[in-house]
Amino acid sequence: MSDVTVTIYDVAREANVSMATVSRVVNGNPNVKPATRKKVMAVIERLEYRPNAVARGLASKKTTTVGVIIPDISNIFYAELARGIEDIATMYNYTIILSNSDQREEKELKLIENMYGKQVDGIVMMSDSLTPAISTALQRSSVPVVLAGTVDETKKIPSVNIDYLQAAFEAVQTLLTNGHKRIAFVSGPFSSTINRHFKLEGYKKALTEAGLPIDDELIIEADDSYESGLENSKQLLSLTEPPTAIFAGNDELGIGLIHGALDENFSIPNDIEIISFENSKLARMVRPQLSSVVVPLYDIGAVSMRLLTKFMNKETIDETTVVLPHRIEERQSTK
Amino acid sequence: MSDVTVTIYDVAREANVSMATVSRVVNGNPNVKPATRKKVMAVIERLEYRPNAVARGLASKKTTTVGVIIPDISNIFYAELARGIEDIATMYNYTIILSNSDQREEKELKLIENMYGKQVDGIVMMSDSLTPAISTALQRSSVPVVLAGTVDETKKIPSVNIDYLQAAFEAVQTLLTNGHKRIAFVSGPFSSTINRHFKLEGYKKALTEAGLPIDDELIIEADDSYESGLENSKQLLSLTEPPTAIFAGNDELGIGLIHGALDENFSIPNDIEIISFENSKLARMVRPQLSSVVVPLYDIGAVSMRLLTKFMNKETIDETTVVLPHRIEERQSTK
DNA sequence: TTGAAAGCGCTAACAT
DNA sequence: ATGTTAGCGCTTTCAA
Repeated sequence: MSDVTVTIYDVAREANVSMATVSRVVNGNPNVKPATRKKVMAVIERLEYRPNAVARGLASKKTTTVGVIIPDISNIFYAELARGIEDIATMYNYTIILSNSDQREEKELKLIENMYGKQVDGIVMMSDSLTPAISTALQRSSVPVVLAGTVDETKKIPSVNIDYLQAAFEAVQTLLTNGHKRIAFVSGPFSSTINRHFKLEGYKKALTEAGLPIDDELIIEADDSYESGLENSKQLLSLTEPPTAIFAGNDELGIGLIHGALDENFSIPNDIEIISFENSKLARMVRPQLSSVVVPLYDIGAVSMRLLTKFMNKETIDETTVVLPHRIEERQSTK
Repeated sequence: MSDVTVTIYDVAREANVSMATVSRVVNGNPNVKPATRKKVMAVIERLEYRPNAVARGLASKKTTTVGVIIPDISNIFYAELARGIEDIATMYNYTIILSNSDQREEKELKLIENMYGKQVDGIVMMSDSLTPAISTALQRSSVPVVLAGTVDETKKIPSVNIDYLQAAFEAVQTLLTNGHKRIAFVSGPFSSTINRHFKLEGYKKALTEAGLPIDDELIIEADDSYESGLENSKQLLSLTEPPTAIFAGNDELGIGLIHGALDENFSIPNDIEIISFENSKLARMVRPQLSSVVVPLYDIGAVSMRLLTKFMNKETIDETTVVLPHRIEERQSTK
């Protein structure tokens, strides 16, 4: 357990060069004679010298670290985003600081402050809804910020998303095309911007364009859980005039809805058609398999991080509000 | 976008005290006259001074940052562990650096090196199998390391786990108790220490103690996926002498097994009983619901991090190889 | 209770 | 191509 720290100075001394030269070698600066480089490398090897990133960060004012704020890493939706973020970060030699916010403004604020304190070079933020305070904090940031799968309605902060409204519209249209007149929307919390302002609006738009009325009885604000889908399924189907199709806000809800309908002896997709929004691997892990709007979670994360690297490199950026394509994957819960 | 960095020196000047005093105030050192503290605090507030953690890290040789190496954050099993780790880290004011290893030794080694470079105060490592090289690298570490849900058979590295062998033994015993004579084991990859040395051995032990033969035909090395469960289910059930019960290495496999059996018109649990190992929320999201060994993932993560904080504080530690309790949750896939 | 000053290990002008 | 030298912003003796 060798606990003596070998510094750049030790290497310089042993190699009979200056610290600057060692620094150049370590950082791949071309202005070093090959022979010198070789000599220095040998000493680095021998002494097992490893650069101290903290010292480097202090001197260079770059930490090659980015902060990632995520509502909940144990949520499959965000975990998938995080994976995309991390992969690209690694590719560009950035390290990630990851913190869960539990979607609490106070905690988000604290995390942002903390990350500034740690001198991150940039931040990727995920949140169901950006409060004014958070939005302000982010805009004041001295380092670039990118929102991943998170909407800033003012469009002042760079972000990567899909067109949720259009995607929801298409999902409901799919149901409409199959002849349904009573289509329910079981949503995650409306405290989420995407749920309230996009999925719900897309749903309404599709119905309206089809000349159908908006029936509040068919719009349900649930939480994001399987159990919630289960309960709401049973409740919806016990209505005097039950829906014949349901648009689910996410996969867990969708699966709950399926099982709930099955429990009540409805047949899917014959009696009830269901389409969800997410397309995590869960969609395939249920019988009948769940039709779903494909949200490219990994890609949203990856593209966000890529965009952030561009900002950190001060590259010129054409579009700061990126909209990725989506599609609908029809499986067995729709005809 | 105020980009002027306020330093401890600025605060000192404005407050007419020395940097040392400001440092004391910031770090809650009691040796400061209340009046002075108040004065300094006011200036900190006014200038919006935020300590630079990088400079602090360089000076104090502590970064209050811990490295977390995880095979894959988008895997629900590890995501749950990570959540436990992160929560406790936050509680003790540590920040987390998170990296995915994809279970590749070369990448694991690189990540370990990189984390040392970033001067982490400790490391939480997760891995399906600790290669000798990794084990060596970890034991040489100048900072404490704790393994979370990861077995070091030499017991030289502190770790937090459950008794996987005993848990597997009990799972198979449950099946045995229900009268089964032909019980299959569909496992995740045997490259994983836990699968090969504990779940498999527990399975064998239970059969052997019951006076039953070990039939290689009934031991299947699958991968960890749902699809794999699906395929292997069909294959097992088409055997001349098919099993009447299956022990699944994890929930995804278990669900695949259930659906595969259902597809072949077997009834569960009447024709086939299935019990899995993990008990993620997936176990409840399938019909029939999956009976499973409860692995306290969140707790394993949380306890690992707690243990690490003790090491980092140089507290005396009674037990470095922690074994958490497990239990079996019987649902509808067993009688 | 407070201050002065020496680093922590490295980068980045600036010289040579 | 290489060396010299000032910091980066903070903590931490050591004195007072």
